[in-house]
Amino acid sequence: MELLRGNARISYAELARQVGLSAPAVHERVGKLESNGVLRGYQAEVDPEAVGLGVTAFIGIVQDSGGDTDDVGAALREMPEIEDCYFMAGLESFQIKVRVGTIAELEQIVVRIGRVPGVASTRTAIALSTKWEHRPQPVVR
Amino acid sequence: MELLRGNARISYAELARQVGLSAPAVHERVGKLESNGVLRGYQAEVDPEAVGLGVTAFIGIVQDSGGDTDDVGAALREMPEIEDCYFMAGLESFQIKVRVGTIAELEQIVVRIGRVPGVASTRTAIALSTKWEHRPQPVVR
DNA sequence: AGTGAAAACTATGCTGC
DNA sequence: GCAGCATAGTTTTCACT
Repeated sequence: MELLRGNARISYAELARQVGLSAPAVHERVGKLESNGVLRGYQAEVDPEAVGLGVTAFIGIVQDSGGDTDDVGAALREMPEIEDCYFMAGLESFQIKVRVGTIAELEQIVVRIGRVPGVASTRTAIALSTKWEHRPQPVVR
Repeated sequence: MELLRGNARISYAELARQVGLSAPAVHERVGKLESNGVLRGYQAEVDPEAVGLGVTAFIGIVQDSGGDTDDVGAALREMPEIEDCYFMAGLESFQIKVRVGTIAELEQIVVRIGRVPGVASTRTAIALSTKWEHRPQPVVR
């Protein structure tokens, strides 16, 4: 039912009209989805270029054989430039997406990650353009 | 000022209290950011696992030498499983993130992409877990 | 799970600083 | 660019089914 949440910040009253229920009913259902954890929260989508973050890059991180995954993960969590962080199958244990203003800043981040204890090597790939991002999936269930 | 938009769906009145302005002032400023394109929209954050999309994978796509980038991009846009799509520097022209329910579905997608005219090869990496995603950056300006 | 009514609160247009 | 005010619309609680 809440496929309609590709656009948060619509009123419960408007939602109610679109799904053919009363506003309190929608309110209750959304409340349940929130406490279920199905709806995690609501985010404003900011244009990264408009706030001086025109450079997007992906970095794959290889750990050294003795490295502790949790330690590396914790070190990465301290870096605010990392928008997404995944623990991966394969040689590269982590894959992250970073957003910065300049290539020089990207270089600093790559160097900083390379110095994290437990990191053996990194591989950086730069996005030339974003075709799309965060496209909502048609929810089936 | 709008660092506070890690949580959309808060009222203008509440925002106004938090930033020490009147509600109409906040309304006006947000309206400007929206028409500027700085604020692109508002999204509800849905837990992918909760809606049967427990498998996240990244796919790098190599084009063949005669391939047309726009054609490949258009073909990818038709696949709703692709949540993010970037045009990249390097051997792999595109990098995409897909979200599916099962590994079998992932296989189908990889096969389908491999058959797109202009695609030479693909490389798939599977996420074992998501450490975090869409973490909002502290906006400076 | 849903409805309708009611009270409190919010959005938003306007006027003036 | 912001505040104050006014009104229409919205949120949220509650009793009822």
